[in-house]
Formats: sequence, structure tokens, C-alpha cells
Amino acid sequence: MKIDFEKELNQQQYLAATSNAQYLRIVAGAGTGKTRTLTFRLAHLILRGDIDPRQIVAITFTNKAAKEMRERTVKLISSYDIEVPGLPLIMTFHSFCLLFLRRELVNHYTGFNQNFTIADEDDQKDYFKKIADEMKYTPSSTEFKEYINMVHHAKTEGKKVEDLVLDLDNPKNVYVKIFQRYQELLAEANQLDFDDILIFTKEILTKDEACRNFYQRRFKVFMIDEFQDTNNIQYDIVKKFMNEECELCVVGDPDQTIYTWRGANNDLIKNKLKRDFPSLETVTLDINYRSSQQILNIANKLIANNTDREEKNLKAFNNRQGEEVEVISNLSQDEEANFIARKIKSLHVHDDVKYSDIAIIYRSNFLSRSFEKAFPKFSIPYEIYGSKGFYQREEVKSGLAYLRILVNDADELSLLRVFKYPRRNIGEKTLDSLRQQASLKNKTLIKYIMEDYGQIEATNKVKENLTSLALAYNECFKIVSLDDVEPKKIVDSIAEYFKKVGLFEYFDKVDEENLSKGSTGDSKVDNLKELLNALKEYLNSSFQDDNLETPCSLIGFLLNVALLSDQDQLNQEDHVLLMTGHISKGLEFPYVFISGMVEGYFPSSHALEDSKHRAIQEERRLCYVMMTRAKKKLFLSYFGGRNFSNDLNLPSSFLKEAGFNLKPKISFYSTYKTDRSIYNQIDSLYSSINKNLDNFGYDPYYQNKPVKKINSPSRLVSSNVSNSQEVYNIGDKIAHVSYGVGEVISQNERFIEVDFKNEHGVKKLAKGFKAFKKVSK
DNA sequence: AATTTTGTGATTTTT
DNA sequence: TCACAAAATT
Repeated sequence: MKIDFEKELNQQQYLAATSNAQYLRIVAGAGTGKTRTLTFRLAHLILRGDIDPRQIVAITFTNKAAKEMRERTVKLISSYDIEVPGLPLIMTFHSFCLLFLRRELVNHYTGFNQNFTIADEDDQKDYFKKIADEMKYTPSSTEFKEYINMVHHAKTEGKKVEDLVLDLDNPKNVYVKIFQRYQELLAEANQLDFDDILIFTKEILTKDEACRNFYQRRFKVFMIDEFQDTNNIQYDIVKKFMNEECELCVVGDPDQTIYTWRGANNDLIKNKLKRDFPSLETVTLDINYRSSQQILNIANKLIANNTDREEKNLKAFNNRQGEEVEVISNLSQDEEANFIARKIKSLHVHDDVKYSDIAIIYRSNFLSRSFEKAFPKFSIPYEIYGSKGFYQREEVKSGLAYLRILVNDADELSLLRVFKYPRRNIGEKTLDSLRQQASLKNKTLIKYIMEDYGQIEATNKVKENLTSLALAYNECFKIVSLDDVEPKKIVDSIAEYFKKVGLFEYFDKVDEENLSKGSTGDSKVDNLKELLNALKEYLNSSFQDDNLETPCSLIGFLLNVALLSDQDQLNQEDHVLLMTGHISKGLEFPYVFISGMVEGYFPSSHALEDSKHRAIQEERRLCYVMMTRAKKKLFLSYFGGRNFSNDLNLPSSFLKEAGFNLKPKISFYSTYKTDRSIYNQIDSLYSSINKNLDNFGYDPYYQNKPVKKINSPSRLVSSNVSNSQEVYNIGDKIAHVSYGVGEVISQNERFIEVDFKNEHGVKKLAKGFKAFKKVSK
């Protein structure tokens, strides 16, 4: 049976799906049937018959999206009984590059071997911590954090250490040294980080012409979804993969770029693409099938405030007007949560709305807290979507560490984790000695322990521990490193390994303790078993034979897992979903509450500080994304009260921009007190307590519990008292809890800069922060 | 080595 | 405020 593209799609979608332009740009607004169009375009390309489907690469933003597109393509093709020799590669940039690197990395770089693994975020943190120690920085200091940021920044821009000048006269340049050391540590551990996956791919393709030619012939068509959130290296990589015969089709919406902080550059879709491919054709999709016109009007109105954008107005399919957008105002954050909970309960009970048809979307994670408190009171089932991934849990990470040392014997961080779960009494000193012994034998630490466990010099207890570890490891290693073992055998042997090293036993104990404490979290042992299950499934899945895929193996599993986030698909349970705006991208719900529409929360105070107005535009795009998630009814909610630095909460400027004129909510019965004398009272109380501490040894305000030391007035001073009333002038003296006394040298609306004239130097402090106060002029 | 106390500082997060 | 990490304590 043939697919009737014209019947299945609207005019715009039809054009986009069936265009034979070599270079095609589809500008697809929210809810305009982008995925549907893409799936049909894939089918169209497959049916066109001039290319093998396996020569098509479709790039998605997340693994979840890749999975969905794969499923929909298969479904479409099979529902029409179309026979195909294979399927397109549908994956993220990172997965695609990894596929490439597994074939090419060792040919181009010495220092890595075939068993390289990926350094995840925790690994990265550990490496930076190690560098801080080596270079005598405090890892948590703002200075060092700034350096780490600079390294990250350089990497997202695609820079390598060689590209940067190490100018040691410039103190800010220290980061280059940190960068260099970081790359050394990664190489020592035979690891790549996420950025390296892209950077190395680009470099190999740039330098090796033969290699480039090979892959240019291998792939004929590239499709990129969410192109508005693609960054420059990713774009460069695709261009390197293409010769003049290849086709490129990108899909995106410049108004939905929300990842510029990760390098996304929406100028690519807006201008660069046209410059690079002058014959580029563009199709615009602007008929929205998701939301009612009332919702779209609000969203359109808001996004129109962004300068530097092409005008585009989403129109609702069939001009469906729908219900009015409702603004909710409350006196405080907690009241907001209670109000919305009541509203949801009423929707559920009176209007028969399923909980799972309702979502609460907010700018920042911490805004979920008040709902977590409120929902149980109203017995509303809920889930926070996408916060903690399965593979981030401690027990799963530990299990993975045991697997990683099987594959990559240079991965010392994983070995350290193995030493900790369960505890094996190996501290710094023992570790140093072991490292020395290993280097004498010219072996990695893991190899040394596993092969020469009989000759290790250490205390008997440690020797015993390591021997049993090594025996279990070796038994498993023997099986895992064989070619052509059945998946079941591998998984069984790993289960045995987990058991023998005491991993199950250890987490069983943790489970028991948690249970006795009344926690209802899931069982860690079950999660470990789930990990083995995932491995089994992966090993069983047979890959298409497209001569690029390496066979499924433990290594493949580990690489895959590193690229996976929360793969939990939305389960079918009937509960309200809470999530951030970023995570809501691509989802839709009949009822959407946007909570925390408060200036400083959304747009965030960080964005408001950006004088170039770039950040605020991105926040606006984010808000646009959030609003356009709603199908039937959209609620916008703000609250009054005060934030943690005691400023008044005012309605978000986005509400006004979207056409609502609102008054701030201010309670007369605010907990805030302006009476400075209370502050002074508590202050003097505090000092008298401190003075008398030696005499009494008890704090009368803590029910006669013995008190060790009181040195932080910020903890004693109750929250409703603050120094935010203080007016500062240049030259004022400030006393700070941890920095001592300093002098105000400059100020703006929100911050003062204080020179403490000691090792702390100049600090930027938020006005109204309780850890300091004015002493005198 | 585990628990308590103190310090800190406060987006978004995929890969 | 509140959560988390680091430091201090037993």
C-alpha cells in the first residue's frame, strides 16, 4: 500500500515532508506537527528509492526523542507494509559521534585504547577536585569555580588546550593550566568527557581527508531536529560529514531556543544556514494543532517582545478559541501551592479531569517544594518529572563502577568507588602504597590488584579484602572478555560477581535501615537487579548490520548508559506532573499551571542582571515554550511575600508583556518586621550568650542542651529580621560573619562590593544578607 | 568512620 | 529559608 502524503498531512506539512530540495529548512512553531512531518519525511526519503535507508542520519536532541522517532517511523512504514532493507540511524549528536569514535579514535590518537569510557559529571567533578588539591586551591572557592567554568566554556566552544595561549602573567589564565591538567587526567583514565566526543570527532574529520571522504560517501542524508538548540561544533561536524551530493534538512523554531547557556546558537537556523547553502529552501509550519487560540494569543503577545526575531504568529487549527487564560494570585508561595492544589482537586472531582492531564511547570527546581508540601494534604498524586535519573542513583552508580573496572583498567575513580561500596578499609595511605607497588610493576592499579593480588604488601585485613575482590573480578573478567558469549552467561556471571564482592549484601543492609526508618523509597537491591536487567536487554537487542555498529557488548552498554539520562518513560499512572520549563520542551498537557510568575524567579534574577538583555530574551523564549505546552487551559500564577533576601515579590514582567495588568500581592500580616530594635536585641542577646557561654556551658534558648560554640549570628537571628533596610554609602564599614570588617567600595541596586583588606580581599555581597551588617560610617 | 555542627550560597541540564 | 558540603567532634 502506498502512503497518501497529501491526505495525511496539511498543505505546509506536505510540502515539508515531500520536498526534494537538497537543502531544506523547516521552521516549525510549537505544536505544528513537527514530529509527524519529520516521520513522514523519513518515510518519503525511504520510498523515494534512490538511497538506502541506512544512508540516512536523523539527529535528535535527546535519546528519548530518538526512541520516539524510531518507533513512529517503524510504525508508519510497517502499517503500510512497506519492505525496507534497513532503517535510518536515528540518534543524538553524541551517540552518532560515539559510533564514529569507536571506529576511529584509536587510529588517530595514541594514549587512548579501544576500551575508552565516558567521564560523567561526577567523574569530572572528581578530576577538578584533584586538580584543586594539586594546585593548592580550595575546590569550593568562587575563584576556582570560576576557572572550572572557563574550562567548560572553552570546551563547549570546541576549543582544545592547544588553541589557547598559556600566558602566566595574566592571573586569569590559570584556567588554561587547569584545562591542560584535566585533559591529562582524562587521558590517563582512558576517558572522554561529553564535550570531547564532539571535539575529537570534529578534529579527526578536519585533519584526515581520507577518513572524511569515506564517511561522506557512507551517508547521503542528514536530518537535524531541534536545530534551534544546535551549537556550532555540532553544526560543523555535520558539514564535515557532507559532500556536495549530500542532503540536509533541519527542523526548528528560533523562538524556542532555550539552551544558549550550553552553546546553542539560533543564528544558525536564522541566518548562517542560508549563507552556507544559498539554494536553501524554507517551509514554515504555523498551524497549531495543540493549543486553543486564547492560549496562543497570550504566547504570541509575550514572544513579540523579543527583538531580533522574525515575526511569526501561531494560529489555532480551525480557529478554536477555547477557554480564557487565567491568572492566579496568592499572598505567599505556600498559599499558591494550596490554592492550586484545591483547584486541581476540584478539576479532578467536579470536571472529571484526570490528574495525568495536568502539569505544573516552573522556572527553577526549588519551586516544586511548596507543592510537595501541599499535595499530600489534598491527597493529590504527583511526580516530579526528570529530576533524578536511574543511572545517577548511588547503588546503580556503584554497580556501574564494578562494570567499568572490568572494561577499562585505567579507570581509577571507579576503583575508588568499588573500595567504598562496601567499605574495604582502604584509605589514602594504603592507596598511595598500592599505587607505588603498581607503578613498580608498570601496571595500572586495577591490573596490579587483580593480577598480582597474591603479592600485595598491605595489612592482612586489606590483603584479604583485595584477594576476595580480585578472585570474583577475575572469574567474571574471564567470561566477559570472551567473544561470542551468550548474553545470559554474561549477566549471570556479573550477578555472581556482584554477590561475591558483597554489593548486594551491602545495599540490602542499607535497604533494611531505610525501611526501619520508615522511608518509602524504592529498594536499592531491586535497582541493582534492574541494572542487570537493562544490561541483559541491551545485550539481547540485535543491531542492524550496517557495517558501522559494533556488536553489543559490555563496553557498548557502558558507553550507552553514560549518554542516557532519565530514560524512565512517562509511566501510565494517573498523577500530576511537576517539571521545569526546560524539561517540558516537546511535551503537552490539557491543563498547565505555570507557577512562580514572580519577578526575580521568572525571569530569574540572573537574567535581570544581564545588561545586554540577551538573557532576558532567552527567559522569554522559555516562557513561550512553557505556555505553548497547554492544550485546553493555561493558568499563570504569581505570589507575593518576600524572597530569601527579603525583597518584595512582585508579579513577573512577563505577565504584563502578555497583556495582564496586575497588582502586587502584599499582606499586611507579612512576617516581615521593620523594627530594627528587634535585630539589635537579638544581636546583643547573641553576644551575651557567647560571652557567658564559658560560665554556663548551656544555651537557655535551646532547652538546656549543652552547646559547643556559637559563632554564626545568622543562625540565631530569626528569619523575619534583616538588615535589608540598611542604606550603604561608599566608605561605610561592614562587619561580616566570616570575612571580618571591611569597607564598602562600590554598590548597585542589589549588591555592595566590600574590600576586607585581608586574605578575603574584595567581595560582592547581596544587600540584605544576614551574615553581615553595617558597623559605622 | 559516623555523626553533628558550621559554612555557603541560591538557574536552567542534555549529552 | 533550606539544602548541601565541608569541617569538627566523638
